[in-house]
Amino acid sequence: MGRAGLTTERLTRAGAELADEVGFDQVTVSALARRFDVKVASLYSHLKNSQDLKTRIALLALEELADRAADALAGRAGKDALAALANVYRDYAREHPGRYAAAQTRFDPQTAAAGAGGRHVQMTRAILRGYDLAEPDQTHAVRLLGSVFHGYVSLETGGGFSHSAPDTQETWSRILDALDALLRNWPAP
Amino acid sequence: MGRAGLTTERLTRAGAELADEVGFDQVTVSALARRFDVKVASLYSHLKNSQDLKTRIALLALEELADRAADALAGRAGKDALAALANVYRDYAREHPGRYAAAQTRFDPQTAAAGAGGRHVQMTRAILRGYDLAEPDQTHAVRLLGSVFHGYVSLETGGGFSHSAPDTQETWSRILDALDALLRNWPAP
DNA sequence: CCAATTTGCCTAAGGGTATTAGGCAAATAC
DNA sequence: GTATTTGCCTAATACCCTTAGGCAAATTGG
Repeated sequence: MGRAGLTTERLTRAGAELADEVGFDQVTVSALARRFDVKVASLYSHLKNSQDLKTRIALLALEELADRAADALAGRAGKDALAALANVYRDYAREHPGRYAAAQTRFDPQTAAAGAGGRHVQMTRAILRGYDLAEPDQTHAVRLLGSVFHGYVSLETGGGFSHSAPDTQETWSRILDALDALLRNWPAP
Repeated sequence: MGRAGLTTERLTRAGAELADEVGFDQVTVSALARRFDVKVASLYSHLKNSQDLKTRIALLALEELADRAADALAGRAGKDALAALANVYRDYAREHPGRYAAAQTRFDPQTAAAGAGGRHVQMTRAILRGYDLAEPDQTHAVRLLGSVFHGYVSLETGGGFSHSAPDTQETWSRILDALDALLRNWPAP
C-alpha cells in the first residue's frame, strides 16, 4: 500500500471542509480518516488528538476570517468600513457555517495568544477611528460591535429569525444604520 | 434491588445540573446513569435517546429563563425594563452556564413551537412599548436586542473579554445606556 | 387479599469513536 | 546500497449509544 500523503495541514483543511458539510460538532477523527481512505490510527501521527484537530480548524477559520476582514477594510472608513467588516462575518458564516462555528471555540490563553483573535480586535478598533470615541468608550464600543456581529450572525444562521417578516437582509441593513448612528452619537456616561 | 424512582422529569433536572457542572457538551446518558447509580439502559424507558435528553434540558432552560424574565419585567418600563431583561440573561448564563448553552440549541420547527421561544420575543416586544417604534422597526429592534444580549453574554461567559480593562460590568452598563439611547433615537431609513 | 398485568430496572450484545502500542515497508539520508 | 527515519497498518482497550429480552416490584381488579 502506498502512502496517502497525510499532513497536519491537509488534515486541517479537510477537517474544515468536513465541518462545513456536516457541522463542526460532527467533525471526527474517524470521519476524516474515511475521507482519506486511511485507518483512524494513522491520523495520530499528524494530530495530537481529536481536540487538537478541532483547535486547528478553529484557528484556520479565525485566520481566514481575519484575512477577509483585512481585505474588506482596505481603503474604507466610517460607515463603509463598519458595513464591510460586518458583512465579512455574515458572509463567511453563510459560506462556511462549520468553520464559523469552529471560530467560536474558546481557547486557553496559550492557544488564544497564538491565534488571530487579536487581529479582529485591532480591525474593529480601526473602524472606530472613523468615529469620535475616546477610551474607555472605544473599548465598550469594540465589545458592543463584537456582540452584535457575533450574536446576529449566530442567531440568523441558526434559524432564529426565520419564518417571519421583514426579511433578515432588511433587518441587517437597518441594524448597521442603527450602529452607525449610535457610534456617531455615543451617549455620555 | 429496589427501584430508583427515575422519571423523565427528574432525569431532565439532573441533566441540567450536570450541564452546569461539566458543560452541556459533556452531558451524556452514561454520566446521568452514574449519577442515579443505575445502568445506562434503564434510562431508555424514560428518554427516547441522547438527543431527546438534550432537547429536554434545552426546553427546561428556555422555560426557566422566560419565567425569570417575566418576573423581572413585572412593573418595569423603559430603560428599567430593558436593563432588567438584559440582566436576567446575563445572570442566568453566569449562574447556569450549562443550561444557558443548552438554551442556544436550534430546534426543528415542531419542537420550537412547543418551547418558550415565543415568550422571549413577546417580552422583548413588550419592552419596546416604552419606546416609540412602529413596525417594521420594532422587529428590527427586537432582533438587535436579541443579538446584543446573546452575543454579549456568549462572548463574556466564553472569556472573550477577559484579561483586559475596563471590566466587563462597566462595559455592560454602558452598552445598556447605549441601547437605551439608540432606541429613543432610532434612525429613519 | 390474591391473581393478572403493567412497569422499572437489569443483563446481554452490537456498533461507533478515541487513543495507545508495536510492526513492517516505503521514503530518505549517508 | 545500506541505515535510518517516517508513514500507515494491525491489534487492543476504553468509553458512549442503542436495542432486545427477562425478572421482579408495583399496581390493578376481582
